[in-house]
Amino acid sequence: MASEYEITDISSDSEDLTGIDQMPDEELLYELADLFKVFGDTTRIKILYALMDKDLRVQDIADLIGATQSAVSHQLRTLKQARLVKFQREGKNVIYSLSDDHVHTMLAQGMTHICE
Amino acid sequence: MASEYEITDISSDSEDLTGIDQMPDEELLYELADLFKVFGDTTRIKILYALMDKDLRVQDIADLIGATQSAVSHQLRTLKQARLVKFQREGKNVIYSLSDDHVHTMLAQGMTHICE
DNA sequence: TATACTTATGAACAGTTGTTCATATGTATA
DNA sequence: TATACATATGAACAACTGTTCATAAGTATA
Repeated sequence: MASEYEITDISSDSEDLTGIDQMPDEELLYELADLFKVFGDTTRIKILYALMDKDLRVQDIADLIGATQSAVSHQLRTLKQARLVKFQREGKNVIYSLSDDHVHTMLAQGMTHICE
Repeated sequence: MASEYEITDISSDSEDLTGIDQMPDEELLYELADLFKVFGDTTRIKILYALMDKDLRVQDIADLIGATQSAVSHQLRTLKQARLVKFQREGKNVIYSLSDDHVHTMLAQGMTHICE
């Protein structure tokens, strides 16, 4: 935590800026941004919220959130790739569900920030 | 939590889908998506990580993450609007810092998901 | 005030993203 | 096998996003 700032010598151009070793791998940061990107779309957020209540078929999700089957299917693909949802075939239907409790936690954390 | 799926009558098209009352306000979901969108860019993620270590001037951030002053300034604007960073003028410089511990928590949660 | 330094901003452009439409794939049943 | 139902996918298009470039705005000092 560094909430107050010291006047000292920050404007010196010979500042060493050694905080750089705190920075995670470039690769990891890309993955992190990509994960957040997945949460950064209303349709996908709605899908995740719908699945928090119960597992659902694709068409049911579409009906619930008011989107086309195609749009939902495309977005489920993205959510699958990010390992946020999993699925299971049941006859003609494909049932989607949340991957794990991480999704709940992420969404809750985001909500907290917004609502505080 | 609903990790197993019952065969019963999910395929019935008269399913009531009452889970809909679980869904937060449309408006709130937009805000949530917008928040995640802010985390969904590598440059902004790098800026946040840089600021986790210590408060920094704009140009220092730019040097640390290898971006232009302009790009950083533009992105800081976005971060400000999302209330993820705050700033303080010190003479010619503007010192940026993280708004609160929420940022740490969000990033940590994301990292956990990726690395698990 | 003139100059140098630091940050912010607008316009333009390229790259990305999400939706729609059409259609393919997969499954169950008559 | 033919039909109907459910889901997935590719192409095209519009909208959005992040960077760059040029420059404006703010501040300190000679």
